[in-house]
Amino acid sequence: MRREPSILHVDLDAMFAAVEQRDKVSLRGKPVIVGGVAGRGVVATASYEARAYGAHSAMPTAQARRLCPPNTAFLSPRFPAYQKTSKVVMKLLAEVSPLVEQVSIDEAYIDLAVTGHDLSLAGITELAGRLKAEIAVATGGVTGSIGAASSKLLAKIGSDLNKPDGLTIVPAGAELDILHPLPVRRLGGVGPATEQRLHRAGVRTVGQLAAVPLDDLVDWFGTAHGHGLFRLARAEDNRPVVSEREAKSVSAEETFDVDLTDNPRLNRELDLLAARVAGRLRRSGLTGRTVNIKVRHPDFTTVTRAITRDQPTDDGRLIAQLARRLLAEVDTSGGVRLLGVGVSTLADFAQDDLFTAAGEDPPVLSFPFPEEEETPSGETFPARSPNAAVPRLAEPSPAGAASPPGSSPAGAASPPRPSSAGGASPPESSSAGPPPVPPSSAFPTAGVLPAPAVSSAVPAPPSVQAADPGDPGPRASPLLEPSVILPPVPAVVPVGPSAPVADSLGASVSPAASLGSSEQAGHPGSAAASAGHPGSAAASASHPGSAVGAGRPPAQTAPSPRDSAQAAVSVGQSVPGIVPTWRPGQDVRHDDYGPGWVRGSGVGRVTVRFEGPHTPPGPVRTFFIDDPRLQPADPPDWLIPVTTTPS
DNA sequence: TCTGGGGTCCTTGAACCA
DNA sequence: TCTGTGGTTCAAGGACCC
Repeated sequence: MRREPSILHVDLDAMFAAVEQRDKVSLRGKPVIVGGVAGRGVVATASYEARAYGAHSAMPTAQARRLCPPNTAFLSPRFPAYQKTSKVVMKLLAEVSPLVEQVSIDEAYIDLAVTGHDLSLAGITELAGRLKAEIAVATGGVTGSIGAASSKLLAKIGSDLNKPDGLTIVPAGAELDILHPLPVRRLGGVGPATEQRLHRAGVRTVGQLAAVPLDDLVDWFGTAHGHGLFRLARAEDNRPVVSEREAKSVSAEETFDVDLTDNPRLNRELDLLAARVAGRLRRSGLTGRTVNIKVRHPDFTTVTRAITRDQPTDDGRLIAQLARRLLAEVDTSGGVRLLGVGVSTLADFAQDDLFTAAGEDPPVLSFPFPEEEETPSGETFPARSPNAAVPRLAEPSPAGAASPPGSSPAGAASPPRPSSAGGASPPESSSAGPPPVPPSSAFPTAGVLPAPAVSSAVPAPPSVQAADPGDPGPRASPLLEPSVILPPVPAVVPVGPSAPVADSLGASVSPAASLGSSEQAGHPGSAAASAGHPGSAAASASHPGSAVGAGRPPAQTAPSPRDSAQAAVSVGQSVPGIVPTWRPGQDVRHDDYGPGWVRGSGVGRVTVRFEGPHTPPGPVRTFFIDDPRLQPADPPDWLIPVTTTPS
């Protein structure tokens, strides 16, 4: 235990929501929810205005929608903007001390003991107060709360005591006075399960916990956790501030809006996840020996499987191959809600895989493996060839277009997999002989299909763009995917220039005069924003006919070609000539109106508010989603104020 | 229509080896 | 050669954090 409160814990207040309110001036003072806006999304951050209605982190978004008023903004996260803000803050912290431990994007410990700062109460108060002010200025108004104490435990508790924009200094010697009245849940490492167990024993406060014998705690929680709780309850925390931590694993996972049951689709998802993991491994210069998969069933039970190789790898194909093998061991007949792929037992180098190279471990992937690509958000997704998805929509052969296995309606059985002797086991589990190459119609994956017959410049005519009614389509990926899931849109949508468009605030917006031309093909910028982002097609898929609008082609029975294509885009496929979905909150730029952000989209339109961090609340305009003048943009720069003419 | 995504750490049991 | 023991590694699941 230190003799001075020389550890600072800095925690930015509701950071995601605060950045949104900074960059979107019209949202200041209003409830803002950032997180997954899709059906199965959860709240990542709720602004303090939203918290007043009971919304909080980790709450299902659907529940938050029920709690919050209609003017609440539900926005998808903009990680680049948060990272930019975080960097600014971390740079400030690094000027305070060379020993800074960044815990997350919005949180860090600072060790003042290695600096020459005055560690008296007055000195730390002055330092922390100045730091708070600098953070607020440098971030354009995002505030941080600071706790200072003799340990990480108390510093973190301190920063939490007076949120938002608070400063709490726990003088050395006063730790137990602060700690013991608090509920046990405030201790790091006490989650719902531990809290419940303690409550059953009548232990509700940290003070009561401190009275529990060590033997009992070990009995209840095991050696490590029991000893940990015993020490923390006595404010014994000697964990050092460490500036660098090595990653132990890299993983990617995906929760689907609709539980998946068909094996080809599951394997395809596995390949995409493996490619994402491999891309991140390579960018980090890491390799790993253990490949893990995670499968969550509809009843939320989760199973994991892992396999450890002798040699580390960062090869997406190999990771996918092993992941497929592991998945074959899991019973997925009841459906899969979530699928994950991870690599652990990391090393910072890779050796050639001699076995694979020698053909002793034949690759099971029977189609070209997707390459990774970088997205504007910095996330890596498997790249699709611009044409890759087209055959799925415009299969030249009527038979092929009619019913790929993934499209079998209502859980109809997939066609038998070639060379799958047992029927139930996919061929991936076989290790004998060359890998089977299924006919294209059996694997509606990008790479396995024949070269598309549709030009990338000219969208296929509607008659050839086969619908894919059985495609589970929409997927929830609330934190990463640019899906647009709007507040409920009426099934029957008024059309015409004045048709209302649901926006991220849950309000209706009257489209302005600047509706784009339906003849325009999609622009590359917006297509890039959606490529690889398996957003949700709920807006279109759930509302057949919703693409009908002013200046649009005649009404079509569901699913329209555009719906089908949009569904393809929404599951991460880049379709030439088809415009992607727009995420609520997304930064955009319009050729005529300048920078703005997406308030919402649906029924073939996107509504944008044109404003920035330094403008007054701006006008709202609605465009067709494929308006070529509208493009995704970088986060606005909050540091450069717009010069205004003095009145 | 409750329950995301990316992590870390711990515990337990089985397998393997000396 | 067989058996017991202890250490290590791996696999699986759970809890927790932001």
